[in-house]
Amino acid sequence: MPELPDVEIAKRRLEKALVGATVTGAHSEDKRILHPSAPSVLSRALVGRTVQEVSRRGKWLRVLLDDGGRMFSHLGMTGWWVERGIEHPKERSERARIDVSSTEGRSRSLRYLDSRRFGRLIVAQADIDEWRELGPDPLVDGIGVSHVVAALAKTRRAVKDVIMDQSVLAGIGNILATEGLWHARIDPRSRSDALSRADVGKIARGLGMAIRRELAVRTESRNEDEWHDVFSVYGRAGAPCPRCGSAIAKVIIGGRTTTFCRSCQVRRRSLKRA
DNA sequence: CTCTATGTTTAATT
DNA sequence: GAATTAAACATAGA
Repeated sequence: MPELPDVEIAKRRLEKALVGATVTGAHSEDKRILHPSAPSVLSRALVGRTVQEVSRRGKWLRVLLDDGGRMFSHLGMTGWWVERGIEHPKERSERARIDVSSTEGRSRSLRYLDSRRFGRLIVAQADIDEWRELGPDPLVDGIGVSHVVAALAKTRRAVKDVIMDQSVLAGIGNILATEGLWHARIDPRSRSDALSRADVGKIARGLGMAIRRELAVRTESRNEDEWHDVFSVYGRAGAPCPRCGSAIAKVIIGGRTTTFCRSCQVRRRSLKRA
């Protein structure tokens, strides 16, 4: 479930359930997800504390507690937070739970589900490196064209590879990068240092479009079963390009499957002249 | 059985 | 050093 729009939905859900509430129970036995903390650390850090704030940067979530402690959550590939009844039985993919009581005394139970267990739950007293080292978040900070131009100019890697670098832009994953570049009409294999400022402007708008579209799908339908993603090119190799009808091509960039349209996405290859 | 997967890290190689 | 590539992680679904 994890890319910026999914994590944003998770953030809103946690915010609604947790802010102002007091933690009555916290539990996880999954050493892999909690690493490097020991399982006991979760309840010791959370129980009795009141939640002050939930925030998101890129694909990371941060829950701030009233004593300055904090819990970071990364959803990995298949992580997801859901709210369940306090008595709801543990299901197979449940890796952690946090129970809270609101000021009106209402009990809520949040469950962290993660079948593949690539996600993380980290308890710390200060911001962790993974959080501090994130680049600007497209929703929180906006996409600064100058910043992206500078980042792209530093390397000759494929542009898609660079915009997925979390220290350049936080939250862009394989889907958003693929879709955003299609909107921008830029070939994902383009050499990053060959792009003009105008190209970067298009990419910024393309990514914004992809993010808004995904967010809308998740906001407008109440339950998750109704989410049906409509991608233009992601996962659609061989299908006709929705814009020009040519067959969607598939290549591997940075180890990730990448789809694009050879006829309407232009490839920048040589260094532009000043 | 095989192949693929929304992410990240680490080791090996060029 | 920079850059690229492959593998690894663990599980589900087609």
